[in-house]
Amino acid sequence: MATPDTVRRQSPAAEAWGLIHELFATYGKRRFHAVATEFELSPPQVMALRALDPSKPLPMSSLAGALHCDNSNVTGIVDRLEDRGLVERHSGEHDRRVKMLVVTPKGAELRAQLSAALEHPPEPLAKLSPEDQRTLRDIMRRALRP
Amino acid sequence: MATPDTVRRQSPAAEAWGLIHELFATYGKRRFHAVATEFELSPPQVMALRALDPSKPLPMSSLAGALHCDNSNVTGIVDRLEDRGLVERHSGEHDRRVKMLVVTPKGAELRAQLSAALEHPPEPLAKLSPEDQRTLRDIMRRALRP
DNA sequence: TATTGTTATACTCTATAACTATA
DNA sequence: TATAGTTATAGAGTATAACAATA
Repeated sequence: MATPDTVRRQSPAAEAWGLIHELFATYGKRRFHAVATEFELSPPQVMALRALDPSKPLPMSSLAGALHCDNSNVTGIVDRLEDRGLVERHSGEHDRRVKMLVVTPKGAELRAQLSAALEHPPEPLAKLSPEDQRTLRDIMRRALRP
Repeated sequence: MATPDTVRRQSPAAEAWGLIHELFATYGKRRFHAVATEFELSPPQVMALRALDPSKPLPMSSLAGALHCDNSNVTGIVDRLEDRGLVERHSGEHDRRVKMLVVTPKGAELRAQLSAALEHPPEPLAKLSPEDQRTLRDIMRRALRP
């Protein structure tokens, strides 16, 4: 990515956000793509599998919400996951229009492998001092788990 | 996104990385998409425009590297940016195989607007205490600007 | 012979709108 | 009438391979 064009004063939060963006663009995106390729999944398929909870079936529309996309997109993504035996569509019990997505045992295992592969922090974080790592974790917890 | 399936002990850096991932998936991705739509650009087109430096022409192949994709993909992305008058292809001076990408004044202005729109930190960061914001910024600087 | 960028191909993703089957 | 999911369609992104021009 190019150097910021405006080297003017930014708020600390804005600068931190920019750096997080950079970390993600440089390391997160590449790693995500590499892992998806390794398991022969497309990035949206990986996001879908990660958004599903193996212990709690989810309606198609909720998955669409989690992926920030239209219901119609989810049809194709789930089709391909179902073709590979990773998820199944079960008719809803209360409302027969709804289809609940169930992660198969095979899907749950693959999902765990994905999580393990994506969990390792990228080099810039791994090289921080243990104290910085703990502080970073604590601040991120306060931000997202207030 | 579903709750982490393995609620086991993680290293602080791994947990921080997971939280950063979550922040990005929940806020960054949506914001990015909204800004792209606002300016009638696709996400890859926004990434391309942001990867270009208005003051320093870049070869097509370098842009492909910055976007982590194949050269052949860049052809189409740049075609569409060029159709909108945001960038131009200039033949390289030293090696006539190379095409240098130049951001037009119109492209530079749009690029600045994109940056401004994407700069504002999402709510979870904005709501941190000023001290936490500074600490977060300092740690991210140490991680990425050692 | 190797490299830059383009073209060709096939597949996936995305948004929109029209459709179905339920409610 | 309204909603969940599908289908149809068009445009865009992606990887691979083959190609032209240049080195």
